[in-house]
Amino acid sequence: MRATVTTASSAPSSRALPHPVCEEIRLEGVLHALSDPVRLRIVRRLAAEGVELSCSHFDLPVTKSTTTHHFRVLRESGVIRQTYEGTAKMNGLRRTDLDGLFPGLLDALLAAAARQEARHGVR
Amino acid sequence: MRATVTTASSAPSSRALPHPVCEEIRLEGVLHALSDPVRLRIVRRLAAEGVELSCSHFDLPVTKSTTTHHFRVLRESGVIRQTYEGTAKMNGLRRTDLDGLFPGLLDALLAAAARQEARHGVR
DNA sequence: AGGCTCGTACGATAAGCATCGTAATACGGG
DNA sequence: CCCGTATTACGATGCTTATCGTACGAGCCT
Repeated sequence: MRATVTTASSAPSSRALPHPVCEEIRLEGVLHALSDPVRLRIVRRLAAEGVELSCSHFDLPVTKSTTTHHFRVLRESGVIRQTYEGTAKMNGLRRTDLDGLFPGLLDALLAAAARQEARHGVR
Repeated sequence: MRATVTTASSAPSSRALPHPVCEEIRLEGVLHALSDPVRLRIVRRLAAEGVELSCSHFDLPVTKSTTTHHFRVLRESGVIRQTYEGTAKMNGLRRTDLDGLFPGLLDALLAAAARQEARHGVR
């Protein structure tokens, strides 16, 4: 017997994705999330595009399982927001929240990443 | 008062402390180093004091062994510079180097840390 | 309905890391 | 020359994490 998912007109799907509220976002967690090259790459791409992207739009050097893991770390640390949209899962940077919590931090991090890439070239 | 300074130019002792040069400092490494609460605390203290401090001037909730470990991580990631001065080991923030590599990043990180402490500390 | 695509859950594994205690080393002073 | 202080080195341990493969569930399309 399956759980009759009550009318649920607000949420398009029954799948719940827990996100930390702003007060729960920890700087250490954000830094740890961004200290992984794969995750930093994801965040840079999200920031560059400026829109929500589905997981499959990223060309990452890891398997799908690992990709799921990295997106979850980013979501649980408060860096991105994930929402289901049909079969796709959309990912958006929590820019407003992060800027409110740590003004200027995200921009400084993105600028630093861009600078490092410019210095070392794309490898 | 400097007493019995050893031979001025070369290393004062056989103890070598390898530091990364600027080009070797990686953003991911810096973020990883600062994602540990103990290390973030060390860096904040160094930034606040603005001068070099010996390891024993820090009151950290870990043993000496662990303290040594954290200082080494900070040094190897390029965040601090360590030099021997007699029996003491002095630690200084590599502010100039970091500002040159990633302008604004260190200040943004320190501001973010201060903001988080203000939020969670004084009510 | 049946298949297709996207993403998840669940193990499993191997590496990394924060932590500690103890023994050892370097340096300065009596 | 020995002693005390400051710090490291080494070895151990338990936890976290990055990675994978495979099997499963959820929604779209014909």
